[in-house]
Amino acid sequence: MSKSGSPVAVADRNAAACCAPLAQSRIPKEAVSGLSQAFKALGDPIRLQLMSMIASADGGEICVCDLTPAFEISGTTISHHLKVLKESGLVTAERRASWVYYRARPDLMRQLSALLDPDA
Amino acid sequence: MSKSGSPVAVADRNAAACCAPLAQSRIPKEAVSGLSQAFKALGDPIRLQLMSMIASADGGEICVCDLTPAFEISGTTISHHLKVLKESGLVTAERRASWVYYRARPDLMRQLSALLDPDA
DNA sequence: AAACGGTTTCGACGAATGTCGAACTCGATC
DNA sequence: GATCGAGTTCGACATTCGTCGAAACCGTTT
Repeated sequence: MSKSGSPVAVADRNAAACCAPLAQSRIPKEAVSGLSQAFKALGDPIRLQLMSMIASADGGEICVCDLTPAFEISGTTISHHLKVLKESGLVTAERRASWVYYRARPDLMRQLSALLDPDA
Repeated sequence: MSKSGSPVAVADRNAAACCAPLAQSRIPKEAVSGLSQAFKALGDPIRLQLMSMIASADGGEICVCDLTPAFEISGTTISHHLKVLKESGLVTAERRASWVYYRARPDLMRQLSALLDPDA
């Protein structure tokens, strides 16, 4: 675990602070990969709705058991989409008893928001 | 052109005003498709860099001839990516003389930014 | 400890995506 | 009006992605 590579998870790298608004200056080359990964995660209709449900959930978290029945696709596919969101750094997951709860990561959301703000 | 369907282009639909911040309430079902399309457009490293160059360009616009040499991929692929950005509503294109100039659409950028703002 | 319910992982499949070269379009210039 | 240069469209191809069912995992309950 002392290798020169990245011991931190992709999600953590993505959550790192970064970047002036798009309208002001070009994105640093090193930040492109992580940021585009986050946008890609939001670039699917199901995942965008999942993110919406998670971010607006009462108490800041929501159970997978409340997410799954809101869609007409299989539970395995929901699980797959949640994994994509998690790996992009947009959400975290915590298991409590039999259930898994997801939370939004406001830090990365704030970054993406600031990046796109044309009035900044 | 009087059919009940949508006479307006996809890009125009996407540019329509919409949606409270994610952290406040769920995205209306009708808005999901257009919004996820915009995020998907930003979800590719090349396109995110293109968007960055366009949005931060001096005078608010930039020529394709200035975009292409910044990448190591073919001109046809750049053209394809610009088309995706245009169809998502994030940019507009205008031909003047031999050259084509791209501009960012601040209205849609502002929408996406507001949607992701966790502090709104 | 056996059985159960919620969730994730695995393996597979068709559809969508990123890339390229060749051919085409549109203005400008000779 | 023939040619040239900038940019787009067209086919084609390999890769990635979204989806599913089956199997595995992990707490809980009996």
